[in-house]
Amino acid sequence: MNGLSIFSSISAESRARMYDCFGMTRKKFKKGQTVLTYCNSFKSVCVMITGSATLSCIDEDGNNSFLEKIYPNDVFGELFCLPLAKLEYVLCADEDCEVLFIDYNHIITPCSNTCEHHSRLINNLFLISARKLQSLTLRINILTQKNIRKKLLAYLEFRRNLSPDSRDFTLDMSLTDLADYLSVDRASMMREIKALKEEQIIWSEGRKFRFINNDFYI
Amino acid sequence: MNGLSIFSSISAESRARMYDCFGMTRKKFKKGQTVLTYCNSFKSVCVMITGSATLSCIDEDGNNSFLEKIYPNDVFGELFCLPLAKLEYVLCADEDCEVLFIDYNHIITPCSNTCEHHSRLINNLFLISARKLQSLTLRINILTQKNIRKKLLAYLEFRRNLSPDSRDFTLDMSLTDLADYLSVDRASMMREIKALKEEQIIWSEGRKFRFINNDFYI
DNA sequence: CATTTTCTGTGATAATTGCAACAAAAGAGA
DNA sequence: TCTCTTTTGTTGCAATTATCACAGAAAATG
Repeated sequence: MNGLSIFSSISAESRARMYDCFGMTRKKFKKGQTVLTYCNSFKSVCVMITGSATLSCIDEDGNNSFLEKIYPNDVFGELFCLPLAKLEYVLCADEDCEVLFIDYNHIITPCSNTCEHHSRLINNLFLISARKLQSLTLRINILTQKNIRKKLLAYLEFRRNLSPDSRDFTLDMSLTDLADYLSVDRASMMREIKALKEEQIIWSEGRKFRFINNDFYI
Repeated sequence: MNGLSIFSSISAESRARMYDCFGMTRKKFKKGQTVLTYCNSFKSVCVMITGSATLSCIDEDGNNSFLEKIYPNDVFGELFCLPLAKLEYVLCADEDCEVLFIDYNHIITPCSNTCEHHSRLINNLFLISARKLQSLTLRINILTQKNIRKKLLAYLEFRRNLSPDSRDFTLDMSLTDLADYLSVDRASMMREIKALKEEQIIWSEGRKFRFINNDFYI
C-alpha cells in the first residue's frame, strides 16, 4: 500500500491516453509557492507527483495550525477537506514540486468511451484514500491523548515500530515540526523530552531516539 | 455526497448477485455489543447498514479516548486505521445495528468474471472514503485549535453553517460527547461555555445554541 | 566560506486546563 | 409511576501547559 500510485498497474501507453480521457493537467510549483487555497470551490482531485507540500490553516489572530504534509502519490484537494469558515487554508510547497490535477466530474461519472483503465484508476484512488485515512486516524489517535507525554510516547512508539530491527530511530522531521504535529508548544514538548530522558524512559539526541527499558527486545 | 451508499446507482437485482461476487456477509449486533476489535488483522472492509457504533481506544491506565462515530453508510475497518501498539481498540454498538463485511481481496483485485458493477461499487467506496476524510480532516482541524474556546467556536460555527437559515441550532450529541469529540475535560468545556455566554458571544441552553452578535445576518 | 536563518535546548512565570466532588434536571426502563 | 442512570451545570484547587526570552548549534544560502 505504500508503493501505491494512482497509475499502479497501468501501462505507460495507457497513461498517456488517460490524460485526455480524465481531463488531467500537470503543474509545477517552486519552493515556497502556494499550490492551492481551500476557498475556491474548484473541484478537482489533486495528486502530488514529486516534491512535498504542507497544508496549514491560519485564523483571524494569525495563529497557524498544521494540518497535513503531502508527499508524492498522496491525494489532496477540497474533496477531502471541509474548510471551516473564517479560517484560511494554504497548501504551500516545501520544496519544488509537481502536481497532477484530475477533473472531479471525470472521476465520479463513468467514462463515456468506457475506458478500460478507468476502474483501475478509481481502485487506486480508493486505496490511496484508505492510506490517507490511516494516517489521519493515527494523528487523531495521537491528538486525543491526554497530555504531552502520552502524545509523544504514542508517536515515538509508532515510529519505532516502523523500523523494528534497529534500536535507534531518527525522525524525518524537525522537533519543531513534531511539536506542530502533536499540536503542542515546542518548549513544553522539549521539557517533556527532557523529563523522559531523566526518568530513563528514552534516550535522545536531536532527532535520534531510543527506548531504554524496552520489553520489546526480549 | 451525504446520501451516498456503497450501492448507489446499483439496482436491487445486481446487489443480490454482488453478494456472492464480493464475498459479502451481513451480521447483526445488539446495543452494547462489540462489533470489532482492531487487533485481529482480519482484513475486510466494513459498512454500517443500520444503527451506529463508536470506535474508542483504551490505554494501559484505562483511559478511554473517543476516535469516531460510525453511522449508516460509513465505512470502517482496519484498512482505514493503523492501530497504535499497547492500545486496545473497540468498536461498540451504540444501538442495535447491522454491518456488511466485504472481503478485502475481492475489492483490490479485479473481478475475475468482470462484474459490471464492480467499478461502480469501488467508485462509491472511493467517494465514501472521501466523505470520511472530510470528517477526519475537520476533526483534526478542530483538535489543533490552541485552546478550548477556539475548539468550541470552531465546532459550533461549523454546526451553525450546516443549517444557515435558522438562528438556533441543536447538537445531535450530548455535551458530554461533545467534550469527548473536542478531547477536552467536560467541566472545563462547561466553564468555557459559561464564559462565552457571559461575554455575550453565544446563547445556549443544553444542546441548543445561538451566536449572538453575528455579522452573518446582515 | 561567511552570513543568515532555522533548529535545539533551557528556565521562569503566567495562563489554561484537568480533576474531584456535588446537586439538580432530564431521560430511560421496569 | 417510581427508580435508576445519565446529563447538565457549577466550584476550588492542583497539575499541566503555553508564553516569553535567550543562547549556542546546525543547516541553508549565496
